[in-house]
Amino acid sequence: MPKPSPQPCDEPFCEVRTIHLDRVIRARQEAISDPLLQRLALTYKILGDPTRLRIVMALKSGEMCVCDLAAFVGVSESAVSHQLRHLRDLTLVKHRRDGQTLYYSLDDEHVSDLIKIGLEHLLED
Amino acid sequence: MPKPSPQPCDEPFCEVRTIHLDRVIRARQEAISDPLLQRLALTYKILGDPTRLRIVMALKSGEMCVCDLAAFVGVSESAVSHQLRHLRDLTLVKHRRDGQTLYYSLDDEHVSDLIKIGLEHLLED
DNA sequence: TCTATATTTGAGTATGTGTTCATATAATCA
DNA sequence: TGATTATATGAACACATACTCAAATATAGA
Repeated sequence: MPKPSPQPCDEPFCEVRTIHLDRVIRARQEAISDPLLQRLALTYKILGDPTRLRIVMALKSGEMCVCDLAAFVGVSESAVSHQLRHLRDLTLVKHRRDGQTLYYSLDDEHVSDLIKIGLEHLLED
Repeated sequence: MPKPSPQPCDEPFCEVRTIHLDRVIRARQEAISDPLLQRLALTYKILGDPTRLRIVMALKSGEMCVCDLAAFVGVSESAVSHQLRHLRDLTLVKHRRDGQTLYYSLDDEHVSDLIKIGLEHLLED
């Protein structure tokens, strides 16, 4: 009998021992959908890279173009561009074009809030 | 002349082109310290794994032991234990012992807040 | 159209990471 | 003490990922 695959199980016992079945059931009832959880995890993962987080922190003080971000973060413009694509995919940043230059900025205030709460957590220990 | 290493630079021009030096300087002034940024990124990275995020979501509904979490998440108890160590290292969860059983719970309300804001960001698009 | 500038993209590579499996530790009970 | 239960830990492996480099778009100006 193989171990359960790494997915949230919906069988009552899931073929593993369970001390407090009631707690497992309650957690299961309050759980969000799997696609939503996947997307939420992806959001944190994208913010979890120092280079990308520096980019986001920089954009908190206003819009910037790619070469400005590269100068601020200290990596190549190519590397910044690669990371901006991830941030765009998760709609954490948006951009506007002015001539040849693309100006990036934070997509909405939730992103700033996310940073704020994260910092509060770190500073209150 | 080699490219700058992937660190935030504090030279005025950083050996890369810069269109808006004023913006780079302003972002630099408002930047948090590097160790703090590293730790903040680590916090998001830890929440950025689906297994760990499921564990955190489960603990929002109350404390649980390792085997309960394994049953809920759908992975081995060893895998849960490995991930709990990461969550402990970042003081995102705490635990109390009752006999042979360890009961894990969220460390403080900031963790829940972080999840709440993240979900809001996803649901308002 | 030709050149220059700003940014993006794809391949390649080196490093990081989540799981499994086996083993170790810690606590309880006979 | 010895056996059992609950959890932790270390090594190994398969997979993911962030950077570099080279090449491709896209826009502006001559």
